[in-house]
Amino acid sequence: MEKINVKLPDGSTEICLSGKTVGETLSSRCGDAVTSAVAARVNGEIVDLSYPMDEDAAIELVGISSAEGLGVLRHSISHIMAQAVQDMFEGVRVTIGPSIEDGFYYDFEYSDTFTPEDLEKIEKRMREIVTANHPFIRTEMSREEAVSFFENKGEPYKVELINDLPNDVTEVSLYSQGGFVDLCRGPHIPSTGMIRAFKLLNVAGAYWRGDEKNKMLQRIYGTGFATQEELDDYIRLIEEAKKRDHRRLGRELDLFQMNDEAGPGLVIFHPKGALLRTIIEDWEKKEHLRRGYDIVMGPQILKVDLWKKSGHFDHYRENMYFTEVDEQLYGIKPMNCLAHMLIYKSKIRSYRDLPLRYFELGTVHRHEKTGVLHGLMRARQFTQDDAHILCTPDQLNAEIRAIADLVDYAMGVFGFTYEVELSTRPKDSIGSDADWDLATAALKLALEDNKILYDINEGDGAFYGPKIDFKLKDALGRKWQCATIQCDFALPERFDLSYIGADGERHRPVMLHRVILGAIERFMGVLIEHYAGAFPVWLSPVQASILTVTDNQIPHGEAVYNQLVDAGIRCEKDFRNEKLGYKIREGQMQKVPYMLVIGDREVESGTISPRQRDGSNLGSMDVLDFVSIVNEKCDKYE
RNA sequence: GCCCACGUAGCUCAGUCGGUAGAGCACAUCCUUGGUAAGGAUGAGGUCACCAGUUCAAUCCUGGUCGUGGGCUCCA
Repeated sequence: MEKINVKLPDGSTEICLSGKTVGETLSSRCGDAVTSAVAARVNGEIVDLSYPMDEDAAIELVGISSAEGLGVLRHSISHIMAQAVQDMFEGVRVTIGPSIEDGFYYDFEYSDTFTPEDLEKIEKRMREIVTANHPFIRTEMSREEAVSFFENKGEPYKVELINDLPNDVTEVSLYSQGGFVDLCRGPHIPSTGMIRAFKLLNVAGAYWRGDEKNKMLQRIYGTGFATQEELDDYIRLIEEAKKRDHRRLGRELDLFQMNDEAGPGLVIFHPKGALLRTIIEDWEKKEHLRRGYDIVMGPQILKVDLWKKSGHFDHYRENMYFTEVDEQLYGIKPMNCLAHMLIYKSKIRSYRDLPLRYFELGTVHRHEKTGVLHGLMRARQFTQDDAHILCTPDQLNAEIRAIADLVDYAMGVFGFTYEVELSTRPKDSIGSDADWDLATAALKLALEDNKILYDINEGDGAFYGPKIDFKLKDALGRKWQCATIQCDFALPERFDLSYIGADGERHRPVMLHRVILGAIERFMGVLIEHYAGAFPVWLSPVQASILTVTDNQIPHGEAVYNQLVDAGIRCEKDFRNEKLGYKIREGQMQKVPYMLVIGDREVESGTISPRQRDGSNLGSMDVLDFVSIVNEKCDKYE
């Protein structure tokens, strides 16, 4: 046996015998850390603990609780699920079963359907497999061998996967546990007994290879964790998310409705929802005017020829609605850019006029497929806080950076953190390669100048240009796409926009499309879930509710109400003939920030006694003092 | 659009193995005038999503339509 140099996780180097596995090599030296490891990194590459060491290497352990380790664990659980399913149901074909962000899934082809009761049975069988503590065994085969192996097993999906591998792949790996064999790159946990906590969550349809032209398979989702406590925490998180569901809170707090008679994907804002929206929109107008934007307003429908000119008719028609007026075909706008183009073109522009920043709270209609509609998050009519910035190529960088700053400011005001992605040219797109390269480089440079970390999302840009997407993270850590900046050389070209430069010649401006909150509806949905309906004072549609102890205080209550409304406080009266505790309970469930209690004592001293949403009391005070408290909070966006 | 599940009072949900339905909360009226998360009594409220079919009889069975939910594809 040869000797090899092994660099251990603690940084020390040891001389070991070759031919031993990673696990064996480390077990004498790292003890417990190996027991809780699911895999290892050898020279940076993730491998099984059973990987044989045959040359000098640096080894790191992949612990069960690390993000990577959890992925390995969940992937192994998905194999166990596939084994259980194939044991229990006749005629099931296995396809793929990866780990995903919060768990794993496995897609099956099966003539019957899996029911929730089936999931329980599958879980039970999986527990038996876990208890049996089968080792995961890796074997390798040539691709020809593997093809005939899976053909013999009657697994056509696996055969297709192997056949579609790149030509230079000559060997594939297979993993087996307890007699179940699956094509898989690995790595896997050493044996099934390592699994402590898992749960199957739901069944759903999914297209083979994610292509809607392919057969619909049945997908079973599940998740797994290193410990039962972590799994319990995750289940609690799901329950918390359910409680915060904006569709539920929208009804409970009387903010909005979706109505069958009105149609799917259409939001009807009730007074409180409309007020919340107005508060957000007023804030937006103020912030945009402060930053040199001009507020504009375009029409809801524009002649179809204009949509042909812009490219929307060719590239976005599927999502558009059309209507006929006086035998003329009109497109209902799915985006706000066209009118902004026409505003720019309404006169000759000088380089001295640029940049021009047109802002519109533009209501658009998009024909979304029925299956994707989801409350406020995905509607067919929504309003974007949209702007189009026309500038010289020289100004592009500063404009993009200013938008990124505005996004950062807005996210801070609403209490979100966020992540950034840069999306590049998609297949179905317009414009020259040179322009795409230029635009992509401009976005990249601005991000780097602002020292913003970002990921690249290949091929996910808009049809007219690359984009920066901002994904905000809410109180439960969920990500939502809201702000986006899109660079566009195509539309100025198509509309033949120009400005006169310092040289007296005509030049082509560059355009940026951008939204900050995105769609107001979606943003409101995110806000509702983020705050669990308990909005900060500045956003709360009802900031204070006035509660009388008995009917005797109604006249004073009316006076207080008038005083508050006069001072611009959004308040409600609860002068009903009910006990104070009853009214407080109601106000609490409506998540009103302040309840102003008025009893005989307050009438006598001409005061109010505010109770805060957290249950604490501020003691009795003058109405005007309360007004200053509220105003101060609003000024600080609290 | 596709797969699966679901649709009973304003809300949350029972129920009818085919004989036109019930609770709690909410609502109305009355009693009660009560100081920080539900005082009491009475009452009203449903063509059981819609349209066909089977049946003596359909909320229940069958088919279709619409809508909702979980996903897939797509997206702000």
